[in-house]
Amino acid sequence: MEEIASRAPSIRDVAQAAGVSTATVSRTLTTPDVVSKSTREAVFAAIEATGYRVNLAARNLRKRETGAIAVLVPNLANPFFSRILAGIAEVMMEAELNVLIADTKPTAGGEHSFPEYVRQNHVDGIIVLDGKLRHEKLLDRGSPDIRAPMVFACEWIASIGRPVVTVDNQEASVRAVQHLLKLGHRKIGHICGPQENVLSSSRLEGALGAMQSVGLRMKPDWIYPGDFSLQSGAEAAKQWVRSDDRPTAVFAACDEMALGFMGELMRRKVRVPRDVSVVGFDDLEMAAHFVPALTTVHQPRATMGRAAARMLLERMRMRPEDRVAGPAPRIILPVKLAERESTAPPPG
Amino acid sequence: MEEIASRAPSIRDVAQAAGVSTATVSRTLTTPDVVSKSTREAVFAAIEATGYRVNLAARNLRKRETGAIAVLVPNLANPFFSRILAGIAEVMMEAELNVLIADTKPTAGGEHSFPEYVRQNHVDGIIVLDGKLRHEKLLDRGSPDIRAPMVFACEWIASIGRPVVTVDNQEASVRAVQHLLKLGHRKIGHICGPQENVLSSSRLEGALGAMQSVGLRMKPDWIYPGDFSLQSGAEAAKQWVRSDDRPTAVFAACDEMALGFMGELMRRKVRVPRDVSVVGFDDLEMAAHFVPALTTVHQPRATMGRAAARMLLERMRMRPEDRVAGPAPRIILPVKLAERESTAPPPG
DNA sequence: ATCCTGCATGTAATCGATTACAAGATAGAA
DNA sequence: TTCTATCTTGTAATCGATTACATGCAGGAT
Repeated sequence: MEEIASRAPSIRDVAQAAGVSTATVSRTLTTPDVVSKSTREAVFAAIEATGYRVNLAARNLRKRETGAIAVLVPNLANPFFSRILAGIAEVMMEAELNVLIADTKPTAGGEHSFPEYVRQNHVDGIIVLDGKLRHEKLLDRGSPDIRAPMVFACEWIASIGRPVVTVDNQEASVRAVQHLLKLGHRKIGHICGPQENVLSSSRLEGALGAMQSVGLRMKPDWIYPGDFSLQSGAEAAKQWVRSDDRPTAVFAACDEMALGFMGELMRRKVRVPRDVSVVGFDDLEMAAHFVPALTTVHQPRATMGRAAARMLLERMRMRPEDRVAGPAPRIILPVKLAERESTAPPPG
Repeated sequence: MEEIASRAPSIRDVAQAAGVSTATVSRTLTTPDVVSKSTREAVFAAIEATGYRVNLAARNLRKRETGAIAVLVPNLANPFFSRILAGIAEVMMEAELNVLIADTKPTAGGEHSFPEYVRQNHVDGIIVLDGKLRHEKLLDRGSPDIRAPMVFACEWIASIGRPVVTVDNQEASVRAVQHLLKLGHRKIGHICGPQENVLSSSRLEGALGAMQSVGLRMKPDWIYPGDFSLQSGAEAAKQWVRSDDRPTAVFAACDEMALGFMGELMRRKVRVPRDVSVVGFDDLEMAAHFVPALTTVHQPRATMGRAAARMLLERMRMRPEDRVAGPAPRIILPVKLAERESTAPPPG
């Protein structure tokens, strides 16, 4: 017996059905304690009867809010980000904010795509997981005081002073390399992340630093280029195989590359960890299921997402002028090394 | 020299700056051809000068639209969905619609979460990738004619007559099993997807049917329960190892389970494909990089996402009364079997 | 000169919810 | 009884953009 309505019921329909004014209906919804019990019940009954749903566009227009936050992800296809997103979504759902997810992966044109709703301030806040976006794009969003607050997570852009939630990439890399050193490796290589990425450089620096502090150097040949993809890990493996003077252990800047590296090696009958040890970074689900299971730096991905979300909520509650005052906060989450089967003492 | 404004510039500010009415500004933005060249230029200059951005809440309120569509994903952490999302995002960005992504994975409470913005008709359309949602939730969104159109992709709910974009899961499974039969396998097992899932049942049926059509049966012991996770694939492997009468080939309902299965087997010194052949379903990136590379049914994921998005756009343009008339369209995309290293003739 | 046509623009109503302010009702105090 | 305090409710302005309708003007036809 569903009634056919030409348009969705509005607050006026509810008001009429309950025999009150629209103001009372609105108050019943937003501040129930200021209306009398009897009217409250009448209004709720009318809402039930009419099937009324608040029109968010109208509410947002009036309240000068949008009720949504945006998350900019460098590459949705990379499983690394999904857990972080889940953490963000969890917190934001509780705060009754919608989450818009945008993949900023460069399109055919080569330019990083950038949704209009971010540029046009159509969100109340922004979480950026992409450290490669162009500065202007992120900052060209009107004058600072009407700009939606922004926080970085995982990656960040050093020249933009905004809060960051991340792990100590350098320290984590030091620990990964120290693990290899402790096993007796002296010839250690590194598969890098994409250039001009803060993660790539700090992980490389950490690795180099750990070597240096025990008086070792990393041969330039052992520093393989990469872009965080399985494919680039496989490329590094081909390069490793071709070489005369091979590292006995390789630390990859992410698990995907580590897995791609191991896969290609094993396909060429190189055994891990007997012939070469491999350490990754991230601890994807797959890392523990691969054979051999990958020794890797565990990142608390869901925790990072939740922390970034909470940080953003806090910034959204601040007055705009307070946001720019003082240094941007920085949350560094702890990491641990998950020691599994892909590392062992060097051969010979 | 950025000017400090207490609020974002509105269309009135632009109108004032350009010396025209708000109507003219609006027309310049939406139908530039009806305003004269000179005013058009003046308005654009004023927009530039004021840093004006359309207020979407106001526009949507007036136009009775929301400018967004929602995608309901069963589990964002599963890499299978990311490519589909990328396909959807690509088409929707072109159509200037925002994409809201919601993970419907059951929360601690056990109930599938369901964002308010879907329930409350705060989107112009919905793409559902989750076939396990409760019917009422999807349909309890007001009377049919004011309801946002909905299409299913990949998974669907048989009792809800809405357009579907998918592959022929049954046929694909038949082909996967035929491949094993052709190699000489007679004892073939299957790792199932979660119960009460259309994909699980049609893939199982396809497998059983292929066996049956050559006069073979699948022993109940060879039908392993699963839930599309790596872990459940590993569990199946433990079961396989324990058994006396083992299948010589196993067809898994998804790649994650196939990889989890192979990983656990190899960890127990069972060799793939020498001791047992494995076929997956989906063709994740990882499938080709695993060792051995996984033979699997390739799903055109990005294509599926794009097709679903275009289908939804089409439905959004239809008049509501036309949407309910006639049967819901159904797009079946072709699949192909990617034959790789995880399958070989049975041992002995 | 007069009228008509068509283009460019302005006026003002509208979308649906929120909220400052006013006003009415009720109860208790003096 | 009268006045005040408190609680509840209604009136109407407002948020910012869109658009139906009205108006004004230029140029051509008669």
